[in-house]
Amino acid sequence: MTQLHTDEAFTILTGKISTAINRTFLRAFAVEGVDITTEQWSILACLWQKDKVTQQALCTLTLKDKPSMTRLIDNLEKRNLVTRVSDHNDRRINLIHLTDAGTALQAKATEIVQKIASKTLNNISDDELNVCRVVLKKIMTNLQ
Amino acid sequence: MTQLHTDEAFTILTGKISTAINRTFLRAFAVEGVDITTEQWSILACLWQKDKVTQQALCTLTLKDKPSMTRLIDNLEKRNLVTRVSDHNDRRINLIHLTDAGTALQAKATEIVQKIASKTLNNISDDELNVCRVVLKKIMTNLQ
DNA sequence: TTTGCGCAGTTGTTTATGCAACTATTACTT
DNA sequence: AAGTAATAGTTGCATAAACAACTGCGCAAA
Repeated sequence: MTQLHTDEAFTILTGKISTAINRTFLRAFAVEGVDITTEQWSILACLWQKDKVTQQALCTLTLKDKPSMTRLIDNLEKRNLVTRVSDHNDRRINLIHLTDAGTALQAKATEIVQKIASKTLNNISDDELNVCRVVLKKIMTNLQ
Repeated sequence: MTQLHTDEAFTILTGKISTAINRTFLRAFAVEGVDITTEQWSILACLWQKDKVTQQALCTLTLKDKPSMTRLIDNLEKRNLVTRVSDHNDRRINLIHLTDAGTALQAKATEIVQKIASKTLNNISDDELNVCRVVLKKIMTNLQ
């Protein structure tokens, strides 16, 4: 079994990268006048693909727990980007609907994300990236 | 420039992996009766390598900002794992000292971390891991 | 020497995660 | 039908990150 070197322990395992990515996202959104966080964007990105889904569905898609989702939806509602709509057939369920403002955000946010992605992946070949993607997927599987 | 696929946007860029790793660490530490978080461990790991350093030095090593460090040290002090010692030559400076309890934690925590690392990196070859490490370092550089 | 700049660290506010415990509603089971 | 289990979502508490604004101390230039 491969032993971790120190640099791996501090780059892969402690989440420096995701913190750095989060910071980059936050700043880029702020600079462009888009007042959302990385996490809020990840929820909106799900809804832009498929709207009017349950909070539980969003939990599964984003691997977050229910309390986290409750609060993320709270914050998205505060910003008037989504609304909770109670399901008529099953009153336990909230369906999360994009508002017009939430829908309108897609183009600009996607553009910003693509710009960050380009900067982030600069100087990395497709082959390298593919290997990295495979490794990260294996890690996700190993962690579940 | 490589365009991001959706799975990349949600695995690499949103930090699912680091969240999952964090969760795994927390649970493993809790199961073994070690009452620290992943972030607290990352500070202790620095101190196990070199003790009695400034908060600013720890910020640089862990890429955290000063307020984050203040609170992390607060929490480590609460658990009696480190103490703040004011420098005699420059009273602006706190030197962070490991307590006996903080020092004693190294063996067990390191063992747990190695166990998680082994599980996490299962089925991943050295070659794959090396490519991944290079990519992640490039990403860190691109983000700075 | 005093003014002002810079550095080390702290505090406040908002957002987010983890876990446990809770309510409300629906489905199962006997 | 009654009671129990499962599901959807919420709330409470501790930890952590980002940024701005702040205190306190050291140092250097006028």
